[in-house]
Amino acid sequence: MAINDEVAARLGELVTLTTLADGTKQSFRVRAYERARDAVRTLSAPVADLTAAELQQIDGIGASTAKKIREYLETGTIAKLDELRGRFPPGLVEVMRIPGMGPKTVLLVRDELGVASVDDLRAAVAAERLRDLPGLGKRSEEKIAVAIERLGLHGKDRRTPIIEALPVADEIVGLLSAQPAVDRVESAGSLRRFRETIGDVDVLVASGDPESVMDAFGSLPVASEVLARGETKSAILTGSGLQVDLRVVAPDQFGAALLYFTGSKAHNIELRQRAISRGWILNEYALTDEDGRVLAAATEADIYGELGLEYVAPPLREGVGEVAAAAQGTLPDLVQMGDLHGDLHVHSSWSGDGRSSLEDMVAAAAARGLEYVAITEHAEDLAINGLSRDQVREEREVIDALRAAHPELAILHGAELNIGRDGSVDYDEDFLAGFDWCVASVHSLFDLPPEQQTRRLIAAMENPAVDVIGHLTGRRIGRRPGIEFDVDAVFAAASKTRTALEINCHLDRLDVPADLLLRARNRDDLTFVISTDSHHVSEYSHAEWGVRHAQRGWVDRSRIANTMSRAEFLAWLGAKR
DNA sequence: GCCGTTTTCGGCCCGACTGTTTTCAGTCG
Repeated sequence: MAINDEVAARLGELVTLTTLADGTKQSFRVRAYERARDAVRTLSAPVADLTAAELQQIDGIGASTAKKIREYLETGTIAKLDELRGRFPPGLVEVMRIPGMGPKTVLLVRDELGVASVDDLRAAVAAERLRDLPGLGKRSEEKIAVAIERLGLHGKDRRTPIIEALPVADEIVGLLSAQPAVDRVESAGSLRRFRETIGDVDVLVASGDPESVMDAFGSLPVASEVLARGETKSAILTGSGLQVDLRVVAPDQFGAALLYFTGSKAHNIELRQRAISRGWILNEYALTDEDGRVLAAATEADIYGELGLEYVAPPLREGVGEVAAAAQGTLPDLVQMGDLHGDLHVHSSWSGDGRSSLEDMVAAAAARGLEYVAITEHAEDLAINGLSRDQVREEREVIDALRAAHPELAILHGAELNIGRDGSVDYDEDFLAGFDWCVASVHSLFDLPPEQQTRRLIAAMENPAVDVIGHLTGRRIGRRPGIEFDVDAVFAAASKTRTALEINCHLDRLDVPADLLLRARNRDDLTFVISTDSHHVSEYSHAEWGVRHAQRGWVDRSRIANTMSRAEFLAWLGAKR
């Protein structure tokens, strides 16, 4: 939501500037602002609706930050922020983006060399003036020089879309698992939490021979450069500029290490605080008691159990209330792959961009054990890919024949309609009535003002033929932002019109986005469907991504329509239509 | 700056790697 993102951005500025003011990221004030920023970012209500007292009720926001938020909402500015901006101008803040340039070093080069921008620093490096500063040397100067030239290409704040990072991680995991010294290997970090973008790839290995694992890691074909190499920890850069961190632990410590390396940082801190409150210590090696005895280490489940918590699935580990929920036994009932009994958004080569035949798509659905599938070709308004009315009638006859050949599968003849500027869709009312299931999606006009997008989406949902809105925002992760609209109004309309919201499984969509799913986490009045939007038989397996994304959004199984059995689903659809 | 089934004051997660040190500071996750 726009206003929450805006406030979170101001709090994020306070994080950066306070890091400089305090000289460390570890300062309690910095961490407090970080918590407040994350709390606002994941808030389910618009922050503008809350009084200072209500803001203080939010975990991580105290009197001081609540006051600053109200100050910003009422005056458009925060005095404290303005003061810090005056002390640390944007050019200097930019210097902190360079890997290796932390607050201490930034202030050192400012005070000693008058550096106030990245350009200044580049010049100072060229003049070899850094090497004589206390704590720095020739080697540091060279590393900073390299880092400056890489800035923008892969600075420490660059994030990689999951669709790019996942194959790299899979390749590395595959190659390492073939190493004889490797007992076990798994990717961790934000990739395991299934974040939409990844900072770097984290890989964890269990081995009794760390040195040979490090050797193998450094000489992987994807490694274009070794950034760091220690006894248990190394980092490489791939040719595409993605950083991969490797950690090696003993096999009996794998659970503790996986927990630590998966994060998030906020989740880890909460777990470690919980350990401390019992007089224990949790680190990446084990959970130990006051006498140093190991209470749990081998598996994550053991550690959660010892801490009195339900197991928390990785996609939930963001420090947004999951630890408290795990303590109270109120974690969401998460959907699993085995729960999905149908796929309600599937194309075949009848659509211009479909790549498998209708017959193959149907056979593949049956082979996967699906109980129902909706064939939803593009509709006529999508000029290149859409079907004319004659083609729709023609395909319907083919589908009728396929039904006879696949009695185990309920085949719905559907369509993916295009939502026009005013919310209208393809075809007329009578023709639409011939479909069993209609997805309606935005495929155009992504830049309309939010009020128009809101009206457009609501108008489409009010159309009785529309069963579900496809890929709600239309975003392509890392490539195209989604459309902007009034989320609460759209959710309310979805509830009122009983229109489902699709969770699109494609890795560059994952749409509805997780932050919007989180905003809806207490809305039992909304129905979702997890759909692959397959254009090829191989894409049914993308359901796994949608499941993990739904988990990340705290969407419980009961709110997902395609967890219903065939009979339940058809009854539900009949009652709805 | 936040927070309280030990606390409204006094704590706040924990450890690895690098480069510069000769026992540690800075950075990172």
